[in-house]
Amino acid sequence: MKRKRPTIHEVATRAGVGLGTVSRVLNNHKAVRPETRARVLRAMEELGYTPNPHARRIAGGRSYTVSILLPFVATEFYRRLIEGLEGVLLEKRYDLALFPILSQNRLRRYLESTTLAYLTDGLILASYDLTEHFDGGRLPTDRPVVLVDARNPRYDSVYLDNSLGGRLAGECLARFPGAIFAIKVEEEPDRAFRHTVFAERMAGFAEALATAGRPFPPEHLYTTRLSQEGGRLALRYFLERTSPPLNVFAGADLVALGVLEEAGRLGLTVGREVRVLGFDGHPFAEEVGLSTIAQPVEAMGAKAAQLLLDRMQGYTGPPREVRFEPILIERESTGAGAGAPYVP
Amino acid sequence: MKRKRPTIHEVATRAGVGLGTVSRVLNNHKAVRPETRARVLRAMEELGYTPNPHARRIAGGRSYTVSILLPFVATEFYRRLIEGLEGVLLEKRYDLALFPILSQNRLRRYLESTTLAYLTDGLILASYDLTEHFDGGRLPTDRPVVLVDARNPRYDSVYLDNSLGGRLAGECLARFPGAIFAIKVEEEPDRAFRHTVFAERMAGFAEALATAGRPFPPEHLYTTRLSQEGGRLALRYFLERTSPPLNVFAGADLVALGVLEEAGRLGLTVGREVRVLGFDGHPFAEEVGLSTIAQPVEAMGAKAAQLLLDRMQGYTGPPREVRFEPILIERESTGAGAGAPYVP
DNA sequence: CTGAAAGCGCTTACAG
DNA sequence: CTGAAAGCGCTTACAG
Repeated sequence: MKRKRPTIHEVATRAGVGLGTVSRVLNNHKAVRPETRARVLRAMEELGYTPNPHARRIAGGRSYTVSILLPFVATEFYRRLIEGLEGVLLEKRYDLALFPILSQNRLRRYLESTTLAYLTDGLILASYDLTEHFDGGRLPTDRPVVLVDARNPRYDSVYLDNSLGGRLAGECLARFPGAIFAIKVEEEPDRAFRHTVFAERMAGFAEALATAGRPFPPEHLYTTRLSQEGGRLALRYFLERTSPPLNVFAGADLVALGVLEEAGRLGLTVGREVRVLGFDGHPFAEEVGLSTIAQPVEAMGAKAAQLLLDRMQGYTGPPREVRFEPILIERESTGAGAGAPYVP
Repeated sequence: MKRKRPTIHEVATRAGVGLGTVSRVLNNHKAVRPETRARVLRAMEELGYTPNPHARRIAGGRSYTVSILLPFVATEFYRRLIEGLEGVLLEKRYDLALFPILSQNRLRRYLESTTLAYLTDGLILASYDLTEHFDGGRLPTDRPVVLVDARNPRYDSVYLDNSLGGRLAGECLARFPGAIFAIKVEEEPDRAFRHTVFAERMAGFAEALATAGRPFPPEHLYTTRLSQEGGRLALRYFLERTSPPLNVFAGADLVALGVLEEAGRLGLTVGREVRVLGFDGHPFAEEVGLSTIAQPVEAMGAKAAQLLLDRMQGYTGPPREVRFEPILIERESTGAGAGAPYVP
């Protein structure tokens, strides 16, 4: 039934080489003659060999895994981020362990647990700068730490210039006739886990409108939790205050989707009567012709993984900050392109 | 800096016993004299010893971890479920590895990967019955599998009687004057990952209303994605069709929260003008006085873990089905209790 | 470039 | 109830 898995030993025998050599090809060591490597690889193939990660961990004295602490919210953003991280991590034979922060209790428990010490060669913090939860502003770990979608002067950080994104959004919508509205995504109620990206986007947006001399009164800002239905409510709210045409910066693609949905239900022509601009550049934005401020989430993830890998390999320079810039992508929802109106 | 961690060896020396004995107390083996155990425990304490899980895994020939595949949605339900699972798993020194199903591709990749084989002594599938994705209706693994919040005749299953829950909801609201409405939470668009709990709730609900002779026309049903804003939209929709008092079965506590929120904004008295009944019994429901059909999520998780543990310890009986029953909890939102109206 | 050996930190029969 | 030994499947210097 549960047939014993082949080990490095059998591979070595079959390939007619020593254990060490098999291990070397496993680890992409330079010092292996190409033909030897090929022979070993073939033996693995024939045997259906797959390395036992646990043995590797104990022999190597490392866990070969990186943990990521991320908010317990399931969005396309984190899907993409994880994709980007894993891309470079798996290549180096590192696993990625996900730790959604289910509650503050669990966070502490985890960070202070002995599990962490064994499970992790490095730590990635997504979106939250958790350092303020701990004495001295440092996480209770001696492993390298990298922040992504967040910033902290004490750690390597990879982040998007959300303020710039907001300005791009403002400059884009300022070109159009009609009133300008925006939807701000609410922060989490738990003050301990605050992140500021949405506020930064709005600040940049307001700044660009001010520069362009376009009015943006407080009642043109609608606040909602991150949901598609929030976008629907927002558009209704805006339409109580103005008549088409109007322009909406949705603050997040998911919310923008709701604006599109509601516009469709109300029979408004998207791109003309209602112009909608999202933020994120998620794949689904393209599918529905949504204009958006795109952020290179996968690239940010890859970069964060790279910085962490550096540290794990011994790099000890001062904290590095990598800033990514978003770009404006104009599609049908702001009147660009073939102009085919959005049909939900 | 990174001081070497103490091992079982040092513990043995300090306690003046053999390696095997230390291992035995670690594993709660019966065959250890209480005083010996105490001595070993004290040595561990003094040394700050914590076992190295990787060594354990390779020596024991098992991973001592259980994987859970769960939908990539972050809800209180899964938080509670995980809590319940971990409660019993950690006690047996098993870890729980989370695998949110980010995409169908990743699911396949994961299930067919060699990682799974090493990482997992058992598999828990939450909410999705993924068996139909695979040939022969069986997952490509020889490890024990348990479903929770889902059912499949081929595997142990732990589930809630959602239909009964719907009936309880119907019977509750049928007692009140005023029209009766319901909110159905939408299934995921991806047909491959369908689960039917919301449909079952609604079917039970409709059945109970029919039995009670209360009308429930199609236009009294509002469908939305799972979000608080969805509840807000639903209440607006209902109020376009009737005048208070009205009664709303929200299908999920989160959605019910939105109904309460919107009622508050509109100045309606919750519990009198608008009666609201949720489903789930999440902790936050109590905080806001929300009546609800409570499901024992933690207990379901614990039970699933227990079933899996049985299997991992060699139990080979036929698939078992464990059915849990929800209960009605009446609070202010349906007029029970002190009657203090809900204030958001 | 490659092999043989030592060692990683545990668990598990096997004797006593 | 307890100790000493073998072994889990790898990695990593160390020689050649």
